Amino acid sequence: MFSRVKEITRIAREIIHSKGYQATSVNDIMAAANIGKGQFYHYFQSKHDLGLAVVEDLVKDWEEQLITSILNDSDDPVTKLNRMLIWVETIHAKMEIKYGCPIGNLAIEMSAQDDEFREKIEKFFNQWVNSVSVVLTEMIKNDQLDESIDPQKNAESIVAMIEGGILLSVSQQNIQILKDIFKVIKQQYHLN
Amino acid sequence: MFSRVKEITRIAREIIHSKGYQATSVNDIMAAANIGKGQFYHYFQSKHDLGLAVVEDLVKDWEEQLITSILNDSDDPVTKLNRMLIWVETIHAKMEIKYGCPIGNLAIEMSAQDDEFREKIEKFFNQWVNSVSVVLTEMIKNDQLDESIDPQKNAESIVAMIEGGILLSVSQQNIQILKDIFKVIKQQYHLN
Amino acid sequence: MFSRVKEITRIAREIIHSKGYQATSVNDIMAAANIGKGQFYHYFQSKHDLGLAVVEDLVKDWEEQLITSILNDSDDPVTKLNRMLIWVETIHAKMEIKYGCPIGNLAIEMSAQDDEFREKIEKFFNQWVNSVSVVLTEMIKNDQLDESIDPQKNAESIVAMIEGGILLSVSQQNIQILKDIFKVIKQQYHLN
Amino acid sequence: MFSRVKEITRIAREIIHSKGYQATSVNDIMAAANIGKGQFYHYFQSKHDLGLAVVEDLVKDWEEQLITSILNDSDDPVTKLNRMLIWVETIHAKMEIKYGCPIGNLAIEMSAQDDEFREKIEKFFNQWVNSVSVVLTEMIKNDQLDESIDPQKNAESIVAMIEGGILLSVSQQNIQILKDIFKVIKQQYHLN
DNA sequence: CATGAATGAGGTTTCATTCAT
DNA sequence: TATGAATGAAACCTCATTCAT
Repeated sequence: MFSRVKEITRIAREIIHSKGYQATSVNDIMAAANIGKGQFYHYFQSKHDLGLAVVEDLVKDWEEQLITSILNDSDDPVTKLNRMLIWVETIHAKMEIKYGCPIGNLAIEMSAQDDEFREKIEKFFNQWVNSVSVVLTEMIKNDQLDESIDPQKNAESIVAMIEGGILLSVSQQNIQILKDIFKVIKQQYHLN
Repeated sequence: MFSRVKEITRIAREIIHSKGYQATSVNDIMAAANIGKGQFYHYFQSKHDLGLAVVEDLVKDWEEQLITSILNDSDDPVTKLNRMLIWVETIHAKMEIKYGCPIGNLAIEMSAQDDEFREKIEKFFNQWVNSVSVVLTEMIKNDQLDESIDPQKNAESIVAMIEGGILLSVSQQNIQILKDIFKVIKQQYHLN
Repeated sequence: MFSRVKEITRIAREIIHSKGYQATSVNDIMAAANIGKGQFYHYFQSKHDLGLAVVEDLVKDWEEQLITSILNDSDDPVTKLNRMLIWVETIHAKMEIKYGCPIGNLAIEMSAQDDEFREKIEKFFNQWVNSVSVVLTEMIKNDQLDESIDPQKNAESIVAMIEGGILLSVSQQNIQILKDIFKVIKQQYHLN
Repeated sequence: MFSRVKEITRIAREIIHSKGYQATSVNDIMAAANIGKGQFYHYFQSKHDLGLAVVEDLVKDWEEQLITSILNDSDDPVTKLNRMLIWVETIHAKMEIKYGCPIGNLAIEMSAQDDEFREKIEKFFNQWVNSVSVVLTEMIKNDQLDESIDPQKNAESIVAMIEGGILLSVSQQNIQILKDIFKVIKQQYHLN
C-alpha cells in the first residue's frame, strides 16, 4: 500500500512531532522504522531532506482534511467553522494535548533557522487563513456576521487563537484552555 | 553591575531565544560570554540548570514589565490593555519578529520534555491570563464591556491570540499579521 | 579470525588489566585498537558495556583453561593441584607479576561500585573454589589427605592464598613471594 | 586536637577507601571536609601528595594497632596470632566487608602505577610478614609448632590468606568466607 | 535495494591545578 | 590563612554522513 518512503516519513512524522526536529536523531527514526543506515540514506539524501518530506506529508494531509474536506466544502459556513473546531479538538484530545501542533511546533523551531521549512509552513498557514477568510466572507454575505468585520484579519485571528490556544494548553498539559477558547470563538462569530 | 552569573544568563537568554534551548550548545554560550568550559560549570551545575535560570530571569523580567507595571497598574483598563499590546509589539518590532516569543518558544520546545521548564512557563502564562482577566472584569464593571463576556475565557483568548499571532508572524517573518490581529483585539474589546 | 568486537575486547582486556577499569579511558582503547570514537560506540553501548564484555571474556577463558582443562580433568588430584599452581605461576611470570590478577584486581576495584561486575567475578571465584573443593574431596577419598580437613573451607583458603600471594607479589613487584607461598601450599596439602 | 591536615587526611582516607584513589576527586574531599579549593592546595601540594599522606596515616595507624600493640607484644604467640585475626575481623565486620582492605586495595590499584605509593605499602606488608614470622619462630621454640615449618614463608602465607580472604569476601559482599579461612588458619597453626 | 562498518566533529561534563584578591 | 574565579585538557558519549560490500 504505502511505499517505503511514505512509511518512513510517517514514522518520522510521529517522532518529530513528539521530540522536535533537532532532537530527533536519524538513529531514532531508523530504530523505529526498523531499517539500517544504508536504507535511510538510500531513501533520503539527508536528515534535512527527510524533515522537508515530513512537513510536506503533514501539510498535504491537513490540506485534504481541513482545507479541502472541511473549509472548502459546500456546507453552510457556520457548519464549516464548527467542523474545523471539532477537527482540531479531536486531534489534540487523542494525544492528550501533550505534544502540541505538529506544524505550529515546526514553525517555531525552524522558521528562523531554515527557509525551506519556513516556506512550506507559511504556505499552509496562508491557505488556512485564506480559506477561513472565504468562509467569513460567506457568512457576511449570508448576514450571519456583521459586515464591519474584516474577513482576512479575523481569519488570521481565528487561526492565531487556535495555535495560541494549543500552546497554552500544552504549557499546562491540559486541553481545557483550548476548549475555553473555542467557546469564545463560537460566541464571537455566532457559531452556535 | 551584573554578577557574572547574571551576565552569563543574559547572554544565554539571547542565544536560546534565537536558536532554541536544545540547539544551543554550552560551547555557544562559552564563546559568546568569553569564558572557558570549567568556568561555565563553576557557575552552573549543568546546561539544564542554566536553562532554568534563563526561564526564571525571563519570567521575572516580564512579570515586572508586563504584569506589575502594566496590567496591575492603576490606569484605566482600556489604557492598560492598549499598553500591553504596545509593549508586545515593541518587543517584536525591535527584533523584526524573527525569533518569536522567548517564552512561547520554550513552552512549545520544552513542555512535553521537561516538567521543570513547563511549570515555570505555565506559572507565567497563568499570571498573564489572570491579570488580563482582572482587567476585563474592571471593564465590565465600568460598562466598557458587555457583561455576557466571560473574563477568564476571554483573557485566555486574548493571550492565545497574541501568542498565536506571534507564531504566524514568525512563520512569515513579517510582523504585519500580528498587527492585524491587534486591530481585531481592539475592535472586539472596544479598545479604541 | 576474531570478530572486531572480540578483537577490541582483547585489546581492552590488556589495557584494563594494566591500568584498571576506571583509569582506562575509551580513548586509550580507541588508540590501541586503531578505531575512531564512533566505531567504538558502534560495537559497544558504553564503556561499562565493554567492561562487562572484558570480564566475561576473561572468565570464559579461565573457566576453560583452569576449571575445565585442569581441575575438572581426570588426572590424579595431586597432579591437578600442581598443574593449577604451575598455570598460575606461568601467567604471572610471563608478565613479571607487574599487574596482578586481572580478575582479582577487578574484584577489588569494582565489587563495591558495580553489582554487574561483582556478580560475574563472584561466579568465577565460586567455580574455582568449588572445583578445588572437589579435588580435595578426591584426595581425602584416596587417603592423600587427612579426613579432618574441610574441603570447602580449605579450597577457599587455597584460592585466598593464591590471590593474596599475587597481591603481596605485586606490592613488591617480585614474584618470589608467590613462589614461597606455593611451597607452603604444597607442603600443607602434600603435593610433592 | 587534630591538626587541619590530619583532619583532611582522615576524611580523604575514608573516601579513598570506599571509592579508590583514582575515582576520588579533589572535589569529593573538599566537599566532605567543607573546605575550598585554596584551602586544599594550601595544605597539600597535589592530589598525589594527599594520596601519599593517606597511605602514611593508614600505615602508621596499623603499625601501632597491629604490629606494635599486637604482634610485637609480650603475649604468648598463640594469643598474639588470635588477637591479630580478631583485629582483622573486627575491622571488616564493622563496615560489612563492603570496601575491602584499605591497604590491599591501594596495593592493587597503585603498585604498578606509582612507585611512591608502592614503596610505602610494600614496607607495611614487609613489617607485617616479618612480625608474624617472629611470632611463628617463637611458637617453634615453644614447641607449639613443628620445626619443619619455615617461619618466613608461612608468615607470607598467613598474610596472603588474610588479604586473599578479604578479596574473596568482598567479591561476595559477605564476610563468611573470611571467617572460614580464619578457621583453617587456626587449625593449620594450632591456634585453638 | 540493503547492511552495517567507519569517520570525525561536536555534545555535556569533570578534573586537577593556578591565580587574583 | 582563606576564597572561589579561571583554565584547559580530557572524560564519556551522540551525531549526521559516507563507504565498502
